[in-house]
Amino acid sequence: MANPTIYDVAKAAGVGVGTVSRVLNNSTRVSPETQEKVLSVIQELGFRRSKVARQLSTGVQHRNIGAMLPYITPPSFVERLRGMQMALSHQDNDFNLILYTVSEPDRQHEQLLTIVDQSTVDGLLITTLNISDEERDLLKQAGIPFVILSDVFTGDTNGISTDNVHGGYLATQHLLQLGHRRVAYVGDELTNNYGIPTSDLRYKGYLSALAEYDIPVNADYVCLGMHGEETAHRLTRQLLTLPEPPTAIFAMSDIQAVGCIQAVRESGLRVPEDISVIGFDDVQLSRYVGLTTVRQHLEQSGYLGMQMLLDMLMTPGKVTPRHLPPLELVVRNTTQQYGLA
Amino acid sequence: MANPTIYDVAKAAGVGVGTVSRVLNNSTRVSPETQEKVLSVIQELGFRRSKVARQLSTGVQHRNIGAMLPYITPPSFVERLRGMQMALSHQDNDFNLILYTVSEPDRQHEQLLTIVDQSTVDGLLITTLNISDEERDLLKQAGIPFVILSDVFTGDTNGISTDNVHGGYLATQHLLQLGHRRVAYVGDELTNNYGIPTSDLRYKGYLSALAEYDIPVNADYVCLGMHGEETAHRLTRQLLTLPEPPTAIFAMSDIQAVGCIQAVRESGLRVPEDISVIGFDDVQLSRYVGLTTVRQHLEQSGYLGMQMLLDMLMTPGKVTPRHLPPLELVVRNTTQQYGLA
DNA sequence: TACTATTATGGAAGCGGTTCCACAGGTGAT
DNA sequence: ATCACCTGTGGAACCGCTTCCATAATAGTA
Repeated sequence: MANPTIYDVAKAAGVGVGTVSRVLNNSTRVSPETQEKVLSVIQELGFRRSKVARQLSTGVQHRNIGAMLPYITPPSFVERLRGMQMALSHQDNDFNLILYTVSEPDRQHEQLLTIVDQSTVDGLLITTLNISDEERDLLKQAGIPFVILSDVFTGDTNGISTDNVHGGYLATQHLLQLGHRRVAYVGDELTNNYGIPTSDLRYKGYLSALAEYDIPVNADYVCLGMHGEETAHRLTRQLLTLPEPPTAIFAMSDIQAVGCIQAVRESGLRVPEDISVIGFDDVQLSRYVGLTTVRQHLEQSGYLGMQMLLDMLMTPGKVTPRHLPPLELVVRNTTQQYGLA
Repeated sequence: MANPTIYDVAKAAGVGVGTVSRVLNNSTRVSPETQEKVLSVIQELGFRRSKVARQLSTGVQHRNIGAMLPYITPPSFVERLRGMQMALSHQDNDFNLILYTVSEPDRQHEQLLTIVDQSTVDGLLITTLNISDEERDLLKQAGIPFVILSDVFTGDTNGISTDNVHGGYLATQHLLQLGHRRVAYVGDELTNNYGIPTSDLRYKGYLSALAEYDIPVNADYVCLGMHGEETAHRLTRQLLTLPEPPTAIFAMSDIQAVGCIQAVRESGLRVPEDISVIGFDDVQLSRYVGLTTVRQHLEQSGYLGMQMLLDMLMTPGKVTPRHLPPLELVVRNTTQQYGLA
């Protein structure tokens, strides 16, 4: 039998459905023999009670919040996730947090459709993913409130965004203020697979800082590749072989910055004495390694996003907008005045 | 009205439930006027259709897997989580992954009860939490298969465990082999709040290695405190003020090892020239900072655990046991021969 | 012995949707 | 005028469980 129900069990055991249900909830007064028999039939038929039917009939309220992220590899997503989790546990209404990792950009739409179709979640938190107008409408239609944690300022009232251009500017300006003039940019392809323009935005900030200091852009100093430490490592090695290598590097993420630092050290140079390196994000790791970086309050963005979503779920229509603290330069030990060494 | 149903909507709109349902599924042939009216009533009543009722009647299979973890702060949990996620996405049956963070040890039992009561999940992955026999029975009774990723070898067939004693031995032995004789242990309280004896076990390994080399245990060299980088930092400072400070430190986790290294460097000493430091776990961070450590294949343990659970869910009764590769010493740049500097 | 509690059990009703079937009313072809 | 065929709609049946009520059988009490 495909999926036996309690009726099947009841029939096979020669008892009524009520009795089977009582056995299942190992509740009041069922005679030992009956219980025995029912249990054995359950075993035999491989019966498993339906979660939904049970929930419907008991009337449990059982709300799910979905968190969609591109992938959980980079620490920045983990930090946001942690923030979400915290916000959730601070209000102790029991929402479940369901994790959706969009492993491939192409599947994003499909995943979203499934979520809506099967009405899996009551609310959705979308992190750093491009979401089309069509998809927005889909969610609205289905009555699923959502909050977007974005890398671009979207003007959405239901969103929290980071000003990446400004962040890129801050990082670069810091290096320029220290007297560096040969400043490289190491980042992702300007628009990656997911259509997330984070690198592009931070790069724009880099450009505007250079412009402010009247420094022409040197194409050799702009190194793009896949996200990750290894790529950054490789790109940095290339930078160092230039006839006139940079004296400072702005890496668009802390992870990449770490890759840069390793490459610099491996080639016998010192950080920050010979080359300054600044990252972006301020993930946990950065504190550990003493990396100078731009803090974007990742954990807090997850926290606030979740709070907004909870608002929307608890009292539909009313959302208190939340704001992230401004980006912040965090100076540690990987940048230093030019020419000091 | 507390929770309006489609019947309420139907009555208020003066139509039949079928029509309301059709509107909700914006489906075939409903006259524009009717649709309009129904939608406005829905709006007015604040109607939201029940997820469960819908699922029951459409018969969607909608399976959830829960992952219970102590907290998501330490990277080691994140790595396991990533492994789980990967295993899940490799088989594309659509299971949802629900995250349960046990924020306080006391609440663990309560959370487990809720999960069982509300039959939220179809399977459970329990990471590094002590689970009582009573709780095991509870899950068995409820027919919820579970897999335990444990720090202790439990003999469970449905578990994956790490041999922490051996790991502690490996780490310490490595330092001893390098000629160190004054070797400190920096770790958590031997049994922490959650009743997880990880520190205790690794400490036992430490002891057995010392015994093998006939080195008496120096109580001053055993420093315990709360998990985390800061505590390790503080403990290490204390170690360095000893009349005869250690020449090598075994920190029970990579995070703590990083704290140790910072403290050493801040006090003007070098790692590994003056003091060797070895960690435990081999989280991502460790590769970045070049930490010598004991690799315990965290990501893979999450991966294998999830595979086992999926086995149990797909074909009840049949579980292919999975085994973790043995613990592995990973030598990087934070340990060195004693006296070489 | 007659009457009341108590215990074990069967089964109908209900949870809130979806879907199928029946049917009314209108259209167009014969 | 008759018939076949759409279109829009109402409502019963159903999804698989829990729970309450009714009832039979047994035990306890005066």
